[in-house]
Amino acid sequence: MNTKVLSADYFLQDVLEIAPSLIGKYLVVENKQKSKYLITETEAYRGEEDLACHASKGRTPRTEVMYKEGGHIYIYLIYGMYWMLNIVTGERDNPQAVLIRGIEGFNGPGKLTKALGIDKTFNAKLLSKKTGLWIEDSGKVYNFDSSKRKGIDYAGDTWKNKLWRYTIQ
DNA sequence: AGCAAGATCGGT
DNA sequence: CCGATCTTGCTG
Repeated sequence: MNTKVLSADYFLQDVLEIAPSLIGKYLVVENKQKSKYLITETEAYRGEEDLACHASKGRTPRTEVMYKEGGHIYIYLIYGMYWMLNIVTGERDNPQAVLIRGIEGFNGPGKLTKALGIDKTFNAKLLSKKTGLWIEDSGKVYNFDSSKRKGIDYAGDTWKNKLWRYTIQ
């Protein structure tokens, strides 16, 4: 298979470019062995003005990593049980991230992290082979659909209605 | 120090 | 629809 590791600077683009572009790319995890999973669902969270984005609270210990430059990993625990895997995007001091919501074989952001053994230890690290987590371009092009982001009813009409969830066709 | 809510999921 | 389960940020 003809794949190419995405360099960290790929993720310096805006999250609204990156989030849909990750559909059909590979999430690669290497512990003892290397596993590749096709990314099937993502969501964009964009800036302090986006009331669904954690950065809407400004800089806090938890959101600090979103202010780093694209290519960093943002992990947090939700409902006391599930680790959420996000990739920080955009320039430094421009808080954005893509939530990886689904991969082939595992639908749901909480299920995929559990299956891959991804937890808090990856937080604030860079996507890289050294970290053991990175993304590869499959070289193929996939069509995707856009829809409303899930689980953010608290964010208000403007933000909860953004079509920033991307799913593979 | 205490509290309410949460980018979820699986079972009723 | 509801509970599990615990971190986080806000309030006082």
